[in-house]
Amino acid sequence: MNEDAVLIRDLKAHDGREVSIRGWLHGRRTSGKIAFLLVRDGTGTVQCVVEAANGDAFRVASEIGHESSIGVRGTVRLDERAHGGAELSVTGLEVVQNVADYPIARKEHGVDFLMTHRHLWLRSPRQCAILRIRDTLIRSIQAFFAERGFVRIDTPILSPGAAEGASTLFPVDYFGEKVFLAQTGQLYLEAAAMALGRVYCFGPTFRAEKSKTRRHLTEFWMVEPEVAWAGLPDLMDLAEGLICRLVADVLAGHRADLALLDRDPAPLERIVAPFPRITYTEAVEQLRSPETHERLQAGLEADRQRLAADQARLADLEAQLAAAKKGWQQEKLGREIAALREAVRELGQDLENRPAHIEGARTFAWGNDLGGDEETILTRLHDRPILVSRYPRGVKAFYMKPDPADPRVVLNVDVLAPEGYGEIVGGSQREDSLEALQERMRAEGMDPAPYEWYLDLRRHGTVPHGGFGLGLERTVAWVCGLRHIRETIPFPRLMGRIYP
RNA sequence: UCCGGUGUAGCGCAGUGGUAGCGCAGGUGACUGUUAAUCACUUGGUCGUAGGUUCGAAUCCUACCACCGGAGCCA
Repeated sequence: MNEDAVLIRDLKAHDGREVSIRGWLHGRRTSGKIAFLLVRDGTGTVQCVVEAANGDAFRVASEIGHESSIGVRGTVRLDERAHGGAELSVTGLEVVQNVADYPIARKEHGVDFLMTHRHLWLRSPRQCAILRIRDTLIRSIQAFFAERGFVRIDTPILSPGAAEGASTLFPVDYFGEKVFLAQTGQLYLEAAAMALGRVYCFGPTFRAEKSKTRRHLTEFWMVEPEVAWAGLPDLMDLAEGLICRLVADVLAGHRADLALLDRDPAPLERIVAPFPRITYTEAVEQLRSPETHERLQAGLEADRQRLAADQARLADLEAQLAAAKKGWQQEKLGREIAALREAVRELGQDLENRPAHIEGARTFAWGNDLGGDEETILTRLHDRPILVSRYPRGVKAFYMKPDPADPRVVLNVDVLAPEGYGEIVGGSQREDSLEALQERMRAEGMDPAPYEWYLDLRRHGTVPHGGFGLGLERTVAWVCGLRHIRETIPFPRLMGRIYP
């Protein structure tokens, strides 16, 4: 194939010239005397027109299947009728490999099938859009911290013990010793923060929790800044600034990708500082307040009506299906019906549970951790991420610093994303007093021996400091408006799924 | 771990006790501007597995397996 191949996204600059492209066959339509090949190369998709007069190429064009790897030579022609604005009038066609049995069609597939074919599913436009946005988020994170003088620290993945309870970690045999895959870089990061001031780590992290939900992976990426001389308000500002930056960068560079994902950008455009900041205690008051109760009841009533409307629409679609003649119309309707059925079932289930949630909120007791239901209720009251701070000590980790103004709570902050995406950030100011930390570890029944190095940080120039972790995949899911986290990472690791 | 749901052609689904079906994909043919092209014909099945009930089971019962969703936990 020609060395001077042009990328499809650059084709418009070559109007009227003969060029070569390389790529994969993404779609094909043939007529008696003309064939249309849709070719993608990772930078774009272009329609290539092959006329019957072009004997060899036309014959080849009529034979190759989806995802065949091909080289195409042709003349670029700007054309209103073409999708990307440019077309290629084919003069030569070279088949690197003809594929007859590509398993993924340009249509709906089931989750299990797609997950088993994840290595091929990645080629679909939707998955490519998600991966591009993920890449932008990663770059944006690195730029944000670099601009603020943070030094990136790579913390170890093999870890001698657990930071917060060994039951949720993956054990690994390390020359006969039992060690674990890291679930956070935080403790090591604290050491680095005492060396460099502002640091962050960004890498994979592992949780062996047996969670089978749309929000959980067993292997996911987390960015964790850790800042010396920082108090809780500094951390909240940092998290808020980071999230605004991430959303702004995606909006600036990925309008087309968001459109391809059917992601309404309007909710993202509202993501500007300042975010609402409430304490846990205020959150509990909000949950229990009569105003919230009324709002939730009104929401329940509205959703009940929505359910009735959906059910009516479902019946209407089923009538249309019975009347539909064309096969693909039937299929399209069938798919719409299936989606609507699932939505109706989900909403129905939700509505069944809702009165219990509402009652749970009204009677929520101070001291309990906020669960998914409570988070959902709180985020529904706002259209921006909310920062919830100062949780009860009992539900948080040993290294979090108690609030001097109210020792029942710690100086932590969780950021809850809107639109039901839940917790994307968790962090805290750390306990910087040696005695207080030792006392807390005693109270939790922890053996201090493996943590001596960590305690050393409080013996040799301790300072107020803190940090947080932001989950990359949950952020991708929120920004892209995805229902499930499994599409946010190239090869998701889920409980009970490790292939491919 | 607990609760709920689903397993029928390569894929998406219908079929609730009486001959295994539809659409898409694949194949053959027609068609010079298609955008999920259209039209005609056509290949393709151990109905998740094992047992049971029945004259007869995709359909009913039991167990198991796989997958999905939710809870707990969390990012």
